[in-house]
Order: sequence, then C-alpha cells, then structure tokens
Amino acid sequence: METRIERIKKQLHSASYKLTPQREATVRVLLENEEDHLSAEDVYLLVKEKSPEIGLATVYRTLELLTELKIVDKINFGDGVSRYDLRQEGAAHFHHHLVCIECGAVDEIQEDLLEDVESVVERKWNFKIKDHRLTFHGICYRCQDKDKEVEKVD
Amino acid sequence: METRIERIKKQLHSASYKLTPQREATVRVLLENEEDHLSAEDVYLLVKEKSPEIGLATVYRTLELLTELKIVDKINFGDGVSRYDLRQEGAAHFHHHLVCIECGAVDEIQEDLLEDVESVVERKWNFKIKDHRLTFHGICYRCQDKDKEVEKVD
DNA sequence: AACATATTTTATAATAATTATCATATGGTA
DNA sequence: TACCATATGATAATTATTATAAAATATGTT
Ligand SMILES: [Zn+2]
Ligand SMILES: [Zn+2]
Ligand SMILES: [Zn+2]
Ligand SMILES: [Zn+2]
Repeated sequence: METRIERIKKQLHSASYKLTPQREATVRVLLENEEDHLSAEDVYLLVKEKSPEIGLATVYRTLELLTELKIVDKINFGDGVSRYDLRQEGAAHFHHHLVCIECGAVDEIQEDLLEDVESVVERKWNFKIKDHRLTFHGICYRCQDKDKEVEKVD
Repeated sequence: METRIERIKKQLHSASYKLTPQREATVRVLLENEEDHLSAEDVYLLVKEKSPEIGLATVYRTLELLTELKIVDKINFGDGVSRYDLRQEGAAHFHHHLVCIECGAVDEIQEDLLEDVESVVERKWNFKIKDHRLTFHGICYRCQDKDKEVEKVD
C-alpha cells in the first residue's frame, strides 16, 4: 500500500504534478476500495470521512488527472455516471467486467482474453489499438443459484 | 426500408405499443443514419427537420422504448452523451466499435469476434452472457495514413 | 526571511444531459 | 359519440460535470 502510493507519487512527479494531501487522500480511497467501481460522488463521500475539508471539484480534478496518467480508468456501465477503476500495476490493458443484470454486481476479469481478437482487428481493420473496453451483461453465478432455488420452491 | 419499418411496427404491437407518427419519424431518422452514432439531441434535430412539432422528451421516450425492445442499443463512448445504434436485424449480439482517438471517427465491426471469448467466460466464470459491449480505442486507418504523410514532410 | 510566481484548492455558479410533471391531444372501442 | 388508456409537448426539476475566481499553499530567488 505505502509503496504503491510512493510509486504513484513518482508517476505524478514525472509528469510534474505534486501529490497534495487531497490527492493522496483520494488515491488512498481508491486503493482501499480497489474491488469496487466508485463514482466521483462515491469517492468524494469516502474521502470526506477522513478529510472533511475536501471539495467535490478537487475529487473530480484528481480523478481526471489520474485518468490522464493511466493510473485509473474511467468507465461507464450505462447508468449515467462515470466510474473510476484503479488499473492493475503494470497492466498493459484495462481489465474486463461482468455486470449482472439481476443484482447489479460488477465482477472483474483480470486475464486478458482479447489478445487474439485484437490481432485480428489490427490486421483486418488496420486499426492501431491503444486501449479497449469490454463488458459482458448477464446473470452472475450468485443469481443463477438464487434463480435455481426459486425454481425449486415454485 | 418500408418493410423494415413494418417489422418494427409489429415488434411494437406485440409489446402492445403503437407506432405513432412521432415514433415512426424517429425510427426513420435512425434508419436513414444507420452508419452514424447519434445522440438523443442529434436525433431530435434530424426528426425536427421533417416533423417540426415533435418534442425532445418524446424523442427521449421513443429511444428508451426502442432500447427496451432491443431495436436499438444505447452506448456510451465516454464523452458524456448516450448514443443510439440500430441493431442489425436478427443480430444475436451488439456489434463492436473502433473509436479513433485522433479524429473521433467511430467505425463498426459487424462480425462477431467474441464467440470463443464468450464461451470461456461462461464456463470459467460461470456467467450467463446476455449481451456485451466491446470498444477499441486507437488510431484508425485514415489517421495512420495522415500521420505517415506528416512524417514524410517533417 | 521577504518577495514574486506558479500551482492547487474551495466554494459556488454555470452548463449539459436526462427525467419528471401535468395539462392536452390522440386513437381505438363500446 | 362518449369513454378510457396511451402518448405527446412544453416546461420544470434533477443530476452529473465543468468553469470561475478568490484564497491558500508551495516553490524559487534575492
Ligand atoms: Zn447477480
Ligand atoms: Zn474493474
Ligand atoms: Zn482517425
Ligand atoms: Zn455502431
């Protein structure tokens, strides 16, 4: 955790930005909630718990900055808010998501499943891929189990 | 075109909605601009050209309805607006997109490249896939050519 | 340290997209 | 035609995000 912050600090410095207390507090919230997919508002409320003096605009600016530096990825699951997702350290590509249409859970796939697809796209469509977004919408394993229970009862 | 509208009319009817003049005008705009990725506002302005009395709220409502019925797909490329994309008739899955980070162009891939990936996800993550969103961000063939020209000149 | 300068933050206003409200209009049916 | 559900249009309200400007903080220089 601390070393991770140190490295982010360096990334900021090498782009000539500082790791201000507000930025550090924001990064900490992202690290502490790595498995979640927080909106700017979510982040703001969590940061506020420990640093009540922070302003919402600062959180927005910090998230924008972290996005520029590819420390976080900004993603939209179609519900009208942008969500911010820490990139795995050293990950070449953004990970994939499984969004459950029954319970709303968002699970992650860290494995890169697109290597073959990407080489096809680069060759056949002559498109130089820099990044991707892949999201599956469907029923998560938990809800499948739930659904089975219901069937039994019926 | 006309037959396509007829079929959409049937789809609406079988869900007990009517194809009102406003809905038909909206669908026509989508059909006439099938290759584009229009926002609600874009659609509104185009519909207005031929049906000036239509209201923006009606366009939003119609697009929402068409989305529910899977006649169009709602997509977000990260620029803060939802865009609406006619689904290919009979297409099992939503097509993929290539978004150019230099010129903003959005190209489409109708071919389903995800079959293998999806079967892996269904098995390994035990996730029942209903839909997907796949977008590549990178440099389109046009901009790659442009970039080469610039290099020559330099 | 005192000063000048650049960066960052806060609070707030402004903007933009989308949704809600409600009175009116439409269209089919008894 | 009268009735009833549905749909529409104008507008207000809401929500997310961005812009603005004054104050605070940090950096570099004398
Ligand atoms: Zn679920
Ligand atoms: Zn994620
Ligand atoms: Zn391009
Ligand atoms: Zn498309």
